[in-house]
Amino acid sequence: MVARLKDIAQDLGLSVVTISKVLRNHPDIGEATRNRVLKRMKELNYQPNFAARSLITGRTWTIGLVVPDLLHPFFAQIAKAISLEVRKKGYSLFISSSDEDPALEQQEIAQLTARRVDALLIASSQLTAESLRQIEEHKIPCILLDRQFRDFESNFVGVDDQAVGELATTHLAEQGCRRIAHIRGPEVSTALGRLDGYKQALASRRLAALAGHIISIGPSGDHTGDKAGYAAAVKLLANKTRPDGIFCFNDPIALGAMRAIFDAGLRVPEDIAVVGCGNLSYSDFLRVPLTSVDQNSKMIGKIAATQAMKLAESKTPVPLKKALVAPHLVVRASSLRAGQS
Amino acid sequence: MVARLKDIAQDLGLSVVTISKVLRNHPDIGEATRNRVLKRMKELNYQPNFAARSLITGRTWTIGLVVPDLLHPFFAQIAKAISLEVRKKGYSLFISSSDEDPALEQQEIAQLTARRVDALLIASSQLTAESLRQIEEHKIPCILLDRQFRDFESNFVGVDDQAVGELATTHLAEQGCRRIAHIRGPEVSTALGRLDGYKQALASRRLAALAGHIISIGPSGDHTGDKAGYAAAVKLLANKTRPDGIFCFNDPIALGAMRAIFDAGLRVPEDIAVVGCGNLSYSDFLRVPLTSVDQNSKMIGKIAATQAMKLAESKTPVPLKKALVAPHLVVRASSLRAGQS
DNA sequence: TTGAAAGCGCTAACAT
DNA sequence: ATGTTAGCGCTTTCAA
Repeated sequence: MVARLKDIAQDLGLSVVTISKVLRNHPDIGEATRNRVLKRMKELNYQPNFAARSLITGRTWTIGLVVPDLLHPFFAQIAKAISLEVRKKGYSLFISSSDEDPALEQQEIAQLTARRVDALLIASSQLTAESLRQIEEHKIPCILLDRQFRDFESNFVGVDDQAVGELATTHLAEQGCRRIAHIRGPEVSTALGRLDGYKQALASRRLAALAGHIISIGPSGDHTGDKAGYAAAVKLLANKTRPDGIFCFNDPIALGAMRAIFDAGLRVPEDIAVVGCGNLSYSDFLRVPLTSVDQNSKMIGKIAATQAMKLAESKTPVPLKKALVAPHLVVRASSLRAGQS
Repeated sequence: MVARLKDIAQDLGLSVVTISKVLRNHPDIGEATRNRVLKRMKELNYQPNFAARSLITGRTWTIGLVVPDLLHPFFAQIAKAISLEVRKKGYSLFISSSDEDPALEQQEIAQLTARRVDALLIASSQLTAESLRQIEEHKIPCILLDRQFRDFESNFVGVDDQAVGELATTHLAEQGCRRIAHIRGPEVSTALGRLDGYKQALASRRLAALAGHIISIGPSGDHTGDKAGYAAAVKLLANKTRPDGIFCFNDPIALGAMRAIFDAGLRVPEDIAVVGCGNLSYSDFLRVPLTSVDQNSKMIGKIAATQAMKLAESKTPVPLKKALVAPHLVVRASSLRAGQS
């Protein structure tokens, strides 16, 4: 049988309230009684009933996290960082993998709001923010991760995508590339930000993207990225002026692009330098190790977790806040051709 | 304000009980009333309060999952599969990444039992089963994933590790390898099973491991595997009789081993064929694509989830059950040297 | 077919 | 410093 406050109270000839107060470190309890109670709690291995507590306090000490794909290292890293962070303060973490499916995602959000999580963290795979608006009705604090929406003001934690684009493109330029192409992602904030950074970096060096040197992959997310990257690179290589550097929206795309380059009988980085984004594990072991922009996903998770708990614990509404994490470049062989030009 | 049963009851001039019965599809409610109630529920976007419900029924409709490292693709895949599976029946999933730390793991288990999860899934990083015994006191059904313990009878879902070892070793033998080495993992069931399979496969071909051809990596888990694999392979290469094939406990180790082989000026697979385990994503893009045993982690997750929900829903104790999932070999360049011998 | 009463385990406000 | 009362939102049992 699981012990309840009532059991301890009866055992010790005290009232339930006294035990409850000891449990919550209420100050006005005598030293002697407190010790007796604590001792008995230990003996019975007492564990408070969260359901009963939540019913009164309205707090569940849970946080919800919805990601498009838990298998993706970027989201896995974020989830892991959040898990480690919230545990410190006694929160438990609901995690849901929405399988890149907007309808599923919406269903999961509904489920988590029904569970009255104290805060909700969402890396959304929605195209619009419509379904996110409903969260506001529940008055549950919500933080968007990685991807934002134009028409939806919200808390946000993610990498500075414009900086990602600038970092990658500037690096390629510094390696002597003059015809830098970009394989861009779908119409979402991350892809738009990186595209923007790419253009900025080119402009600040009085360069510009040549015709046909910005290629869009389909609406597919990340996971089939290598195939999309292959196809995109094939198109790029068909151009009259062949690029000498490619900044890819993410690493899977970059891997696919590299394969296309190899298949065309060209070399990386000598003929074409390649930079990805995501800093995939084991990049070191690739056929040609891939230079990549690291999104600092651990930091994203940590900041998001901290912010979520802060929101959960605030009595009054907190003004919206956006946290942009700085990316950094991890240089490997796929872009290293200093000395050429 | 969030709607409660009481609100609906008042609006419609009915009692709370009636509304509650409609909510749970209780049969003895008139068709007319039922429809009125359902309509009002829709209008108010009613969502039952899980805490209140749990307090009475004792069920939380939650499942807990503890893994050593959510970033590891093997566990990420399992977690994802479980997430997708339990959602179908309305469960929510607590996931906790224990960071390979037994103390942390124990703490997380305590937290989840305190939350009265309906079932607990654990991929344990403990060395002994001591801390798992306490779970039994809570009468919470528990399933171990991936790794078992000698002295602890439990439900279990994982790959057939002996088959893993046999599959890999037999394949190497069939590729013409005669001096097959093994870089084995730590003293846990998975490593022991694979070692066993390795020996079995050798024995059934009247082969045996040569002296110094079974190397143990440290107690480190998976994540620093590449470094450990490098070191182990260096030792292997220092042997008088050089192996011509290596079965590695997992993929990171195999990657490290391959690097050591390259650094020694040797070729994979011509000089030494290599097989790993785990079937890492992007294995296709490696310097030499890695042959690997796939553990069918998706299936492990799916079976575990199904079994967990069955246990959660059973009124009476269910006999312990072990499910061994069949592995399969994914052949790539690192072991393909048919025609040699 | 509907509803009244009781209570799940706990906390908040108010006595004493 | 300790206890009494009330009630969170819901389900269970039993009566009407």
